[in-house]
Amino acid sequence: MLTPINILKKIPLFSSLSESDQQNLTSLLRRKLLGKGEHLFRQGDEGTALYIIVQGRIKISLSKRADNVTLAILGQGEFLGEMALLDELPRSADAIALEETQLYILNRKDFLSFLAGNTHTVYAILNSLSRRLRRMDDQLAEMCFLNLSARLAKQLVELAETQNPGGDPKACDLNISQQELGNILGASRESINKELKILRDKGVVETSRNSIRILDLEALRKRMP
Amino acid sequence: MLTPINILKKIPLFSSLSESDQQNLTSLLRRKLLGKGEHLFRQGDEGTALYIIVQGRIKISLSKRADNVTLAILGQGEFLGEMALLDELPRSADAIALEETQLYILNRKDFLSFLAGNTHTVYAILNSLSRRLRRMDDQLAEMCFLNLSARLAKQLVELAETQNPGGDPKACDLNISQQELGNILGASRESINKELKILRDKGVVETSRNSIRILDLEALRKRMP
DNA sequence: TAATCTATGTGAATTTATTCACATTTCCTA
DNA sequence: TAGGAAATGTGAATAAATTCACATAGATTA
Repeated sequence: MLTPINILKKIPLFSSLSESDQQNLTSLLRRKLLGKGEHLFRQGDEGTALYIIVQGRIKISLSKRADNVTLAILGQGEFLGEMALLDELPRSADAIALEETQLYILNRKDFLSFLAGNTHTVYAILNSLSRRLRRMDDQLAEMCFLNLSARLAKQLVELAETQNPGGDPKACDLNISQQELGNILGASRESINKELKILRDKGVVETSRNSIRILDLEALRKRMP
Repeated sequence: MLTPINILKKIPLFSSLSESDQQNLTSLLRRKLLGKGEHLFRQGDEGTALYIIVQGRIKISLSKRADNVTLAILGQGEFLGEMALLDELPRSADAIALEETQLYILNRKDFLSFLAGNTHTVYAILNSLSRRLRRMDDQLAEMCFLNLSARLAKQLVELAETQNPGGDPKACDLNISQQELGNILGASRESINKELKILRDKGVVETSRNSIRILDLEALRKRMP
């Protein structure tokens, strides 16, 4: 069930909180609905809230660049805008709903006053941010030193795991266009297509419009060193 | 003068503390000296301390990879190992002294007990981590979408600005080898050399052993879109 | 349902960066 | 100060990915 408290438990930033802290935090949440293609916020906007995705998908992108860079596509249980809670800087990217999306909102003020009474939460957050920094160090190194074939394999595995947390080894459909994959991986649409052809010829994936079906997740794992 | 308190004032994480808080923190610091080439810590080590660089330079790198990736080169007034204070995970990279280096050490236990009495410091840290995350988002996008020429220009400008905070428009020497620049930018030593030749031919830089002299910072800025 | 739009598939030419193979230069030290 | 190690400089061959130029397929709507 997607109760607020169950949503909180899935968020690394909050999952280590005690049950009662989670209940308190839950009482501060408000709801919001977004239609497909609607902006949640734009680069440069003042940011004063954290959003938690209850249902649907949000794309984080830098549209100001000539190349349209996609930083992330977030789904159910993931959250965004958390940096606005921790510093006073404007939004560093755009956030757009890829489909009809339902969110919880947590305001900066509410969050900070919650923090003031929860030392434990503060340490949980420091811990969580620290892990994210470690992870980004890794990602940076990978972007830099892996070729497209390896990066694509890695991205597909990652998408499969987030869309299919059970770790089901069976077939799994990813709802993403080849253009979007290119935006995420910093590659052209055509290059993505050519890499997918190689995977298709080996029977690792099947492709169709706006969708990639993963047939052999293990084979993908072997391609990401 | 490089007294402990003057060092603290230069660190974004601590510069906003009151004079008395800075004095308290200073009393927790110990000294350490490292010779050129000496390891401060290695990937996988248990991490229990934060280090502040008083004098010298420390390289953070991932030597386990086939390609030797350099994540950062830190200098006077910068700090490292802070993630070990915030989570319990082992060191995620190697830290090596590039030259004779003098450090202050702040132990995890001491730091955490200091934090317990300094809410203000906690927020300063959250703020600082948040900014670093934003910066890494940018870096990731750049790595991905800028070509070597632009990335090199950007890196040179960045190095010039950190080594020369006054923003002096005059000539500026960077003490770094071409191999090291390659490790930072995810490029081969030869490619760096060829890009530098282009800049040299245009009179933008001069090169010599372990050193790049920037003659025209503005020209570099124009090359990084 | 025909027209249109969006997404995918593919080959050829081109660009970008790497690898390889040496020559040269600079620094350090035995 | 002679000899070796480390860093730089450069050309040629190779590999990786992009760009360009279409063809085809699937969805949407007028």
